[in-house]
Amino acid sequence: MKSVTIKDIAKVANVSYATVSRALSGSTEIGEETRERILKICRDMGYTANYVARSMVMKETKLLGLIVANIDNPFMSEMAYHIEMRAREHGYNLMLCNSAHDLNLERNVFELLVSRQVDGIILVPSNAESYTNLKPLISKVPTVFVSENLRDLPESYVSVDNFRGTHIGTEYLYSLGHRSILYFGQRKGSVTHQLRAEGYIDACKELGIEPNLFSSSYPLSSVQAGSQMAKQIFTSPFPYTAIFAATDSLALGVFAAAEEAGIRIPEDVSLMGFDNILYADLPRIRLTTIEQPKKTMATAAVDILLEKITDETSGYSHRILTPTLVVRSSCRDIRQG
Amino acid sequence: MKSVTIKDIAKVANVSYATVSRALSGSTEIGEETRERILKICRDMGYTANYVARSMVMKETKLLGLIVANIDNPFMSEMAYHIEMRAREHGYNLMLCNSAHDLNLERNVFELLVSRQVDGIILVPSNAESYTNLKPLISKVPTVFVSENLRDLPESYVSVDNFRGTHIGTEYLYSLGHRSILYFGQRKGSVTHQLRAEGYIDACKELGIEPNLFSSSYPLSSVQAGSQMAKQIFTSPFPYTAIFAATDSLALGVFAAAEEAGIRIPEDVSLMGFDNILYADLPRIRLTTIEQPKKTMATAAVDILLEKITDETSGYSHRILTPTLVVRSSCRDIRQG
DNA sequence: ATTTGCGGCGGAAACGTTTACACTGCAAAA
DNA sequence: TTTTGCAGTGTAAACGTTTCCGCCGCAAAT
Repeated sequence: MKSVTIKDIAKVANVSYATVSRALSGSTEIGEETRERILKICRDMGYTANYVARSMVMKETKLLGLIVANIDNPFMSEMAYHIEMRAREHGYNLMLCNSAHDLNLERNVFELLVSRQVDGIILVPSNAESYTNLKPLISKVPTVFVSENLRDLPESYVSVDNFRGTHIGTEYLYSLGHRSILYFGQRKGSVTHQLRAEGYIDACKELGIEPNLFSSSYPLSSVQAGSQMAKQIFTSPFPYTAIFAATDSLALGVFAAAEEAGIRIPEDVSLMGFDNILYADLPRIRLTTIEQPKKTMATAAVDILLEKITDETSGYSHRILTPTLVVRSSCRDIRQG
Repeated sequence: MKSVTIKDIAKVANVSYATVSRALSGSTEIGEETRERILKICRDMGYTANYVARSMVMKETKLLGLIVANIDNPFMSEMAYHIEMRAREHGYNLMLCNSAHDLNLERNVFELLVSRQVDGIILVPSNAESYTNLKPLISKVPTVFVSENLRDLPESYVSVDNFRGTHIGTEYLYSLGHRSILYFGQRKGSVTHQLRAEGYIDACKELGIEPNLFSSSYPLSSVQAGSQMAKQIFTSPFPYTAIFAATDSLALGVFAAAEEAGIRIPEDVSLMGFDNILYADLPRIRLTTIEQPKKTMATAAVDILLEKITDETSGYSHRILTPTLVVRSSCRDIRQG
């Protein structure tokens, strides 16, 4: 398992190991013939560079940390895919950590990552408290938050214009003839959810219809939470023609409850989601929803992070992307004629 | 950004930095009072250990590489979740790489990971050629393959008993009264798919019914592939009462095609999948399928890998896990009475 | 009183790189 | 001819650890 090092190469090539290093790094101050000769020897001996040693002296690891609640969440995994691809384009690798929605674990893995000397960290917050939870740590390493709006906190983040998203969504529902739209939200604390709720309310006001918020006792925006809320609605005849779920996961829960209650979507109620996770486009689901531009968010996140890493003076950036409506078939046009 | 090192601590504590190292590593050959004193100073000065430096001297990084085709695939991301959690339990972190179904990229990231000095690599093969593609490299670092059966190749892998899985599945279909079961498979090359097809055929023989294989021209086992196959079937009246899809993704494609063709599942045809990906349990999908025990596979993979790492003489292991039937509602009982 | 043993600690090497600095020769400029 | 310059190469320090080895002093054994 003993691997061949620069010194071994140097010995064989009869040069100092500084010269070998220069040959490998593409330095100009080396003779063309010696470079060729050394590179050939490297190939012949099966030399592979040791990144750890390089990191040691360069004081950079070309490693980025990615902390997500759980990678098997479709939103997280889609983000992770694009983040990893983008990072690697720039010569960085990714260390993946799940925080499992546990604030202590989140802190632990964050500390672990700084011990690992990662050059920067991308964090998809476990929940609303993540920022305060990590505040003492984020000074130790460049960090960018993804998807959670930190409002005007002095930290970099990229998120979607949540207010605008629900605004667009309820406008669309309105355009389809819906006048009584129920909103399934999330318990307070998350400014993302706060903003989504506000966008919905604002749109209702503008359109002259009555906003109607509903929220669950579940801490997370899960299928179960959506199901729970929907069940309460579905027990008795209800005066709503549409439900706007604050996330696709909640919408999935509505689907489930509707299935049980024998309520048809979109024939009996229209349903709109938010996020456009992979699940939303599945056959039989075909959820009309508001898309978070995940690929753009991902690349923006690594670009911002890389800038913070290379330029100490770069301060912080807030990047808020525009959501778009993606129409599928969970919303019905109920206008007369 | 200059962080405090062991030497800084040593200076303050008036000891050699060897002593500081001993205090931190829990060595016994150090006085209890000095240890306490040093640890206190570390806390006060905000010392964080440098894993890179440690890796350098210890000749181990406590890093595992994970190569998947694409992490946003639900099967991959579920595996990744459990792999990361298990690895971290044992003090290892994970470097994540997507190979994007590209053999060249797969080789590149593999080489990258050995450059990074990872202690081992877990590989969820991009496709059937992965093994031969990486053969020259896998001698450089302990590697275990996941989910792809390598038959009796001298490399460690963990997979599911694919033959048994389809066997169980067709038996179940038979028990529901189905006598004409169509199998949607995958183009050749993958021994996993080979074994699944064989299990189906064998079960048919045993049960005295006619096996009927169908496969698509798509290289990957995708929703599109399933859709394509199903469309061909659905154009004309067909004599099958059930379709057994070799993967849940293919089954999803069948759902899509059925939707378009106005064919109801399970009323008109029963549908069975394989893998039990997260999608399968979604409302409106509720796919009856064969479960790959993903968490068990994940933990087994890292356990085997860790053994290979710590014990050079451990050889290789083949771990084949038992699949189980998970009944949901895509298969109908068509027996009389 | 002398030896032996050992707990506690310091010194220094080692891990595999990169790079600042010094040095050598040789060609061009004086 | 002497100086200057520069391309090409070697030397050595540095990055932050761990650990082997040795030293010191004190207690127990002889």
